Amino acid sequence: MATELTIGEVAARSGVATSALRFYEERGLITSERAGSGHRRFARPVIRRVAFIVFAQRIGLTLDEIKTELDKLPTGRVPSRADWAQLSTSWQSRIDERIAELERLKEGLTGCIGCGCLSLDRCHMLNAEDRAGQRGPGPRYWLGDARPDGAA
Amino acid sequence: MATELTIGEVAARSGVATSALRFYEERGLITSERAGSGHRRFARPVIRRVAFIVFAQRIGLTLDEIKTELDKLPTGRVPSRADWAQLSTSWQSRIDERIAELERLKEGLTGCIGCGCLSLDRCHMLNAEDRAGQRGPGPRYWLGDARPDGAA
DNA sequence: GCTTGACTTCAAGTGCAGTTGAAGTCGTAC
DNA sequence: GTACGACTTCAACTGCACTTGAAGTCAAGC
Repeated sequence: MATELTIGEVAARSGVATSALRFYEERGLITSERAGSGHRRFARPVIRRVAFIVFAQRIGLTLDEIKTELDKLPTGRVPSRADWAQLSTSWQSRIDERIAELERLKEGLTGCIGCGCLSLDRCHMLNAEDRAGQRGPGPRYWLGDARPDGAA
Repeated sequence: MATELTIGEVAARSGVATSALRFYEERGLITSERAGSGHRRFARPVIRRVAFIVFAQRIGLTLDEIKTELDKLPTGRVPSRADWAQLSTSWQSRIDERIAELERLKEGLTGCIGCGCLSLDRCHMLNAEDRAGQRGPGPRYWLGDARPDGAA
């Protein structure tokens, strides 16, 4: 097995479909060289990049956001342990925020929906800052977020 | 203000767009009567239903899953505090699982991606049982999930 | 030398959760 | 009596993250 990996090998090692890997490359999240045949050849560190992408998605980032993060890695050399650690650090707080929201939801579930308080005047259940709440349209504010008027 | 609410009133009180409310009705998550004019008239308890939908989405359920939950509520009478509480209970564990996954991700972020262990042989970072991992295609197993072969 | 499977590109399709727009009706306010 | 906003339906569009299919190339085994 060479130092270079085919797309099939990367797929097998990462559990990410080849179609997804091509898609990631097209979006600039990963890169590859080409063999004489025109086939992709991935450097081994791409595996860690793909792992990072998968992790980041589970945390709730979009591919665009993930690309922004990955662009912070040094180019021209293989990212070091420290490089990855630096990216990871900023995520800790992101995860903590999401956990905090879930804790609030958990409380609100019995304390708010389960009882009768849900008059929309009183509860600050949903975190307006969370990405999931800003991503795309849909239920945007419940309370705690800017509302067009003071109607309650 | 009557006991019945127009779609605009429900939207104002819930923060959910009228288009979304029509969509929810079409999908059977909420119901309405019609005024002589053909305009929708919502019973007040619909507000709590909509609140529930918003909560459930934040937790990560699809509208189909939410419908399944809502279908467990009694029909013919306004759901009681106890009815809501019963639904909510099953969610506590769901939230707990999601929190647990985030905790694992948090650890894995420094302990796994940050260091060099990410050889895909050793870490059981991603929860195979989580809905987000089963929803739609994409990165499905990393480790800990069934893989077609034993290749490492 | 030919089949088979892994690879290539490119366009179109999928699923979710809605939004947007067109064309029309309803009801209140002036 | 007419203007205006809130409502109606229906079809088509959006954004995200891919997948699928068609048509073709490449490389290895028999």
